[in-house]
Amino acid sequence: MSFKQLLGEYEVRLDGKGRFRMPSGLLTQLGDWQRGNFVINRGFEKCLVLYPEPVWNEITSEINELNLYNKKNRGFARYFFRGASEVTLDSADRILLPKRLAEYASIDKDMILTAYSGRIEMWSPVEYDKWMEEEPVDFSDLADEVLGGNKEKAAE
Amino acid sequence: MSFKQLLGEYEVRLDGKGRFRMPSGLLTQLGDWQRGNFVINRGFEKCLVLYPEPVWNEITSEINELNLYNKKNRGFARYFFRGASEVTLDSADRILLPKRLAEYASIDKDMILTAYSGRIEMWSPVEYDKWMEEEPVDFSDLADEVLGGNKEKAAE
DNA sequence: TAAAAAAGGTGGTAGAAAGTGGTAATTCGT
DNA sequence: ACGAATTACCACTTTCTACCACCTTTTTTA
Repeated sequence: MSFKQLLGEYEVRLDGKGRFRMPSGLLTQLGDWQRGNFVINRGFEKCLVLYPEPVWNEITSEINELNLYNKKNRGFARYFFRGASEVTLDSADRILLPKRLAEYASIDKDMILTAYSGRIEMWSPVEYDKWMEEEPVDFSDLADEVLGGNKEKAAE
Repeated sequence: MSFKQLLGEYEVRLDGKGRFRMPSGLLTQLGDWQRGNFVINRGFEKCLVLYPEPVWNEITSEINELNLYNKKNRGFARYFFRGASEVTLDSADRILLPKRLAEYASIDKDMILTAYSGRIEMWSPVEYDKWMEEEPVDFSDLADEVLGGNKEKAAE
């Protein structure tokens, strides 16, 4: 991968046409990949996720292996790919959010970007706060499992 | 690791742009790492935590292994990484606090730095005092639980 | 069905805001 | 009082925002 693990939380604003400018902090981290392709998709939670193409390919390789004659598999694949779109940065480092996706995530004028594990999640500020204000129910258990050396229990 | 375990409590002041100068006491302890990268993140309490990059990498290496198709894992990773950003000292040994993080910790003009276990916690003076005063737990009992070999109660 | 109108998308830019770098002035400890 | 450390500024650069102009596609209407 030509870019390092992405990090950071940014607040951006959409223009009248639903575009946002990629914050320079992320541009720097993306490095050469700035001019490459991205895939934007609905997240499992009420957010959108932006993947640099190589990350997307890695993530979806497993899904693409699934046997689609299996009904469950087919359902999952369809659910996962619903609305995934390829996007690129324009000459002013902007991305146009597909309308239906923005609506799905209740993103209107302001948006929070939060990057981790090679991906960029996009949230409406309201939804983001909702998620972040309360720590996950079993957070301390998980922290113990993941960080406390209690390996067996952590789902890997 | 090229720096010794960090120690000390410092009060610093932010300039108009939200920057603070790393106290010389910490600079000395950081040694060669002064010119390296740091990661700043929200802490579990209402504070921020600054990690020298090697420390951060060690902590996050396990998190980056998690399977993010697992809902619990995803919640944990997102919560853990919320806002983590890479920062460096500028030529005058200053660090610019990301705005959203400063707000999270109610850090405005003054800030307390407290170092231990290879990391530096950053507190608003008000929150810091609150946390230190309210200490309802009998410290010696806690010490016993954590360090006294009374394992059953410690990991909670 | 064609013309007109509206909506959606692309590209660019000026002014404002935020970030960066430097340094003079002040404080602090010895 | 002196040097080191810290704080408070100022000047400059980059980034961000809010537009406008134009092109393309879709919808409406005569």
